[in-house]
Amino acid sequence: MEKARQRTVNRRGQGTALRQDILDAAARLLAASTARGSITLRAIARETGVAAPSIYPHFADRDAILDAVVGRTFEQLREAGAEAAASAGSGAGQVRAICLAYLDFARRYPGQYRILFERTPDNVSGQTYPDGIAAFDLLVHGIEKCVAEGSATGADPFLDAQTLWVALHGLATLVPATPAFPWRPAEELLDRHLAAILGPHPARTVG
Amino acid sequence: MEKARQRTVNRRGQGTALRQDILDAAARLLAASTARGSITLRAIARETGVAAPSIYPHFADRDAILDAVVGRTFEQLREAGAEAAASAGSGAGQVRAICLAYLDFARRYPGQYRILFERTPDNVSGQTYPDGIAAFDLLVHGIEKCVAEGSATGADPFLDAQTLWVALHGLATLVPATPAFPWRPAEELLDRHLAAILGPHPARTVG
DNA sequence: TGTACATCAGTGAACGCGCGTTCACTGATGTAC
DNA sequence: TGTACATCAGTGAACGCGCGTTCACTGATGTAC
Repeated sequence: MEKARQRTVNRRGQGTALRQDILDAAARLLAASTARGSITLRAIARETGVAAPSIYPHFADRDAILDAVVGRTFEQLREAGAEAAASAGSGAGQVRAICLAYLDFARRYPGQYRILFERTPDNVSGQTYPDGIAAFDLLVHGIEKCVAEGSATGADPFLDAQTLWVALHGLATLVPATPAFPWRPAEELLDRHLAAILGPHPARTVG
Repeated sequence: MEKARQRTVNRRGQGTALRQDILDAAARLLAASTARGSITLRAIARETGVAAPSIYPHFADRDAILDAVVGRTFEQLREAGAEAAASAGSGAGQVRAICLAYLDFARRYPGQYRILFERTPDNVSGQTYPDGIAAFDLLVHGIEKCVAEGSATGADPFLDAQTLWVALHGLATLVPATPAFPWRPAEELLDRHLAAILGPHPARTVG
């Protein structure tokens, strides 16, 4: 029996504080999760340091917790990409920085990254595409910048960005899933994909 | 309560027939599975038309069933790739045919494809890489053939094949996971990746 | 300043469920004599 | 050919477990007067 976390009851009016604690706990569990089914409502409650029914004033059901975590994670992924892009100079440097940030995020938070694409948000079907995938726009803009600078030939940045995203997702998921396979370094594979889109000169020295 | 399948008891000496029935049932469940947790031992037994304990003479535990399904699926994937390659002429045509067969397999059997990379087979760590990933060798050989024919410049077919596999896996998993996203046709994205490896002329008209 | 009361955060016990696994068994099928 | 018996495929009932969710509740905190 694992020791429950210590937690003091919130002051009146601080009800929403528990909501954040719950999301933090779920994120902690995801970060530690090798096992797949471990993100149960009861496990989240335990990790939060609270009785299971205490979840319900804050989330309608178990699924609502995971939806919230997914939303938050997409947001964090976008932020990571935006920061990376901001600290790089040229378009090619930005694109490469975004890609590295993406891979780094997936490597550091494999559990969080995994659930991003596990649950299909049906409620989102009305939009062009989910807000959460706004990180994708960073790629498009970076590639457009390359085109403007003449460092990319691409006539279709949207297609280029899709091509790149597919490769990133493949790298982020296939490589850790096949630990016995003699993979080349992720960076080397990434540069192959970047070269395919931005031209034959990898952006290593840029940015 | 779902109606159990009809099944007649096997003759003596036909004990292994049930083993196959169990694997078939598991595959059927995977094919129909949108829900993730549905591949339980009891569900497999129900689908097989047999009482749950009847599984145990044939498989040590639930995990052993899934391991067997994974092994079988890798085998099928390899066969699909080999057939596709056999019916294509040039090296470039073969590589493209293998890729299309891969994507087709993932599209037709999403449940089976998914579990291929969900469970990390620790018992396999001794090998260079799992037998199951022998399908990968088809790609390597196809690319080597391209090089021999002069239709590819690649100095490193093994790296090229890795790059391609990453893209294939990305296509196979990311696209169906984001149904609201305005994806270009998978074939168009595939040809972008192929062009990056085999040169600027997509192999569409070849083989 | 004191006190009755409303409000709010969070709880403990209980529910029905399906799970993986075990156990002693049943009943049909083949075999020895 | 007949019959007793061993073997084998598969079963039914039961176990303990953790799950998601509900319900009536408790006890501390703030508020009205």
